[in-house]
Amino acid sequence: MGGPAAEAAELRNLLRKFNIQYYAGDGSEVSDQTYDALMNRLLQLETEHPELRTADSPTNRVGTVPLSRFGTVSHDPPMLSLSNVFSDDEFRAFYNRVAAELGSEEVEYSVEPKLDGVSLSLVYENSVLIRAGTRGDGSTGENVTLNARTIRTVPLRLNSNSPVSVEVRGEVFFMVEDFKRMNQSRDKPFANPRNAASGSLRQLDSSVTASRPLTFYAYSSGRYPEGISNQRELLEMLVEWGFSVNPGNTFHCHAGSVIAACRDLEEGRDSLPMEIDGAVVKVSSFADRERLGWLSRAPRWATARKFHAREMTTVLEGISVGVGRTGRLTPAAKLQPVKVGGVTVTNATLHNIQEIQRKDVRPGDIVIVRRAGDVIPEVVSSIPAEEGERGEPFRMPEECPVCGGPVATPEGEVNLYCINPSCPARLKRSLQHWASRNAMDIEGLGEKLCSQLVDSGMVKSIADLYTLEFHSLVALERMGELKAANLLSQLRNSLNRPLSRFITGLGIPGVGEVASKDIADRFRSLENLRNASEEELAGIRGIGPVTGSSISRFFKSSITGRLVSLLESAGFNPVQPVDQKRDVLAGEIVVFTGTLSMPRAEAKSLAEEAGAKVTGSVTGKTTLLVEGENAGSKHQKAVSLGITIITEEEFRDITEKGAHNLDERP
DNA sequence: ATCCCTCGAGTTCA
DNA sequence: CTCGAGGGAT
Repeated sequence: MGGPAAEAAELRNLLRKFNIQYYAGDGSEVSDQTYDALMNRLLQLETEHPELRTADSPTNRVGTVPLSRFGTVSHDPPMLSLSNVFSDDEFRAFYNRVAAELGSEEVEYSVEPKLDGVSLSLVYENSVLIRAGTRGDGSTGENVTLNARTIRTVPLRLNSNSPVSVEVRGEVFFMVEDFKRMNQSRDKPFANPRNAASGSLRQLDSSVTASRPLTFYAYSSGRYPEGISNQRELLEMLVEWGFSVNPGNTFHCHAGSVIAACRDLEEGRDSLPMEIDGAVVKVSSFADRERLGWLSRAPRWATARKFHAREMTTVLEGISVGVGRTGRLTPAAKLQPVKVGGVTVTNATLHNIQEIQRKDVRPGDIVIVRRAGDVIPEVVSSIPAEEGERGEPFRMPEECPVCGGPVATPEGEVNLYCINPSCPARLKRSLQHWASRNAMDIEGLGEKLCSQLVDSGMVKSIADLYTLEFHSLVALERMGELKAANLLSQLRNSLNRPLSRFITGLGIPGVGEVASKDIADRFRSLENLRNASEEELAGIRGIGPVTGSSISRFFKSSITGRLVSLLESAGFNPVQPVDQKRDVLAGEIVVFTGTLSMPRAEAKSLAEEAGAKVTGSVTGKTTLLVEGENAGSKHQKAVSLGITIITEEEFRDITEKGAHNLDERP
């Protein structure tokens, strides 16, 4: 029954198999991405369970065997790999070992972002580039001189008064922006920048390499140049010669400072212009390096502080199906817990059955899970396995997994819906939606309580919320008198919400916050809305025939129509007050980005009260970008479109004081 | 008929 | 945040 040992064994088998396939020729079934994810997981297992490490594990391999179609180059001294540390504790162990060996804590370290690209060795004789080679297995690599010469950041001649003979080492990679731009113009986009860099460097036709916007950053030399005694000086020398070096390199003298620098790099990795997968920590002084020496494959004076991998493999234990407010059945992957990007992932959405088929994932498969710059985990694909050894393809249930009722696919759609209007799952989500901040904004009525109310049978429709009684409420688990009284008063308050919020809360298909506001502004009262014809509805800006008929159906339908009557009996008579705009931001189309000090919803209503329209993404129509902390890609886009950008503070001033005029800004 | 923008709906974890 | 579809502009 599985266990880490069995998983490790299976991973090793797969890795070996793919390694062979890869080098056997072009028919490789499996992407580098898959290979990496498998390798990451094996590394993780071996780190967590050191007893599982074996001498023949693929994790021990230094590099890759050079392809014979290129000439070879030999590296002297060899391009060896680095030891890895996966935690601050492991780093401290490394640090203490160095300090003990050197008999001093006063050691300077360089901390360099570890670029996720391909290492390259450049040999210069009399200042002229004569040979370039990939790392290969460390001592022998592929001769890619012609290709390397096409990279703009590889100097063909060193900038030096006296002729220099030196071997410079560094990394070839893509800037993320360059990579994206290049991918856009390709039929078959590359999976990730590193695959692309590796592939681009190893083209037989160097004009192909020339067309790829590669970058080279130098970070070391084969032998140390004369008169240079530490990493700091070496980097300066490299720059003088005409190389680019990583602008993120820093120097530190204490363990804490190194650790903090690594942490800063990891936290900031999403906003860097290139992909990094760790930080390389090196003792700066060459004399100290010599004293520390080498282990079999790696120097003792440097280590790679690896960041959390963003792609991992794990086992898809099963696929569960949930039911949303609209009744839609959504499959979710149940995963064997795995750490990805620093958090433990156990669930990931699979969206719909098409998605499952497209990715061909089946229960029992080993799958790749990704957590990219965004937060939400995603199943990328399954690892190809022998057909006979796999489980059956997943099938959507033929009845609602919650209420057992019938399911159906509406015409022209692919998704399945539970069509039982009183399905408990649907009811729970409907209540939550009703109580949500954009709708009736009922504090204290969250997921948990909605569930309790439905399960206890106290609430069978939204209208039942308004007949709840104090004595029955306090009978619920974790419901004291105070909470019950608060809830009841919140519910009473909600009777006076404007019509727009009331409509939002109803959850009419296709009608959300924006449409609700437009409808409410047009009809002003529930009474008028109910009597509105489909044509009148479709006449509203932003509402077309589809949404119009959906609204009309909602009020005519016996079930949903009755809900509205029941709500009226409960005391609702919602109307839409006339907005009293202050108009400071009239006509502005505002987008928020970054972390704001107030909830998004609050910022949004502030802007709207000031007469602005708020949207989610920066487009040509956007007129104003409001930035909080850590603004991301929207900033770039706004700059390129020449959109006015203000800070959250400025935004507060404008909306609060009301007197500010945007045009007067410098 | 066709593009582009906007809106709605569903999503994870600490 | 991302996807897909509705709606409006062309």
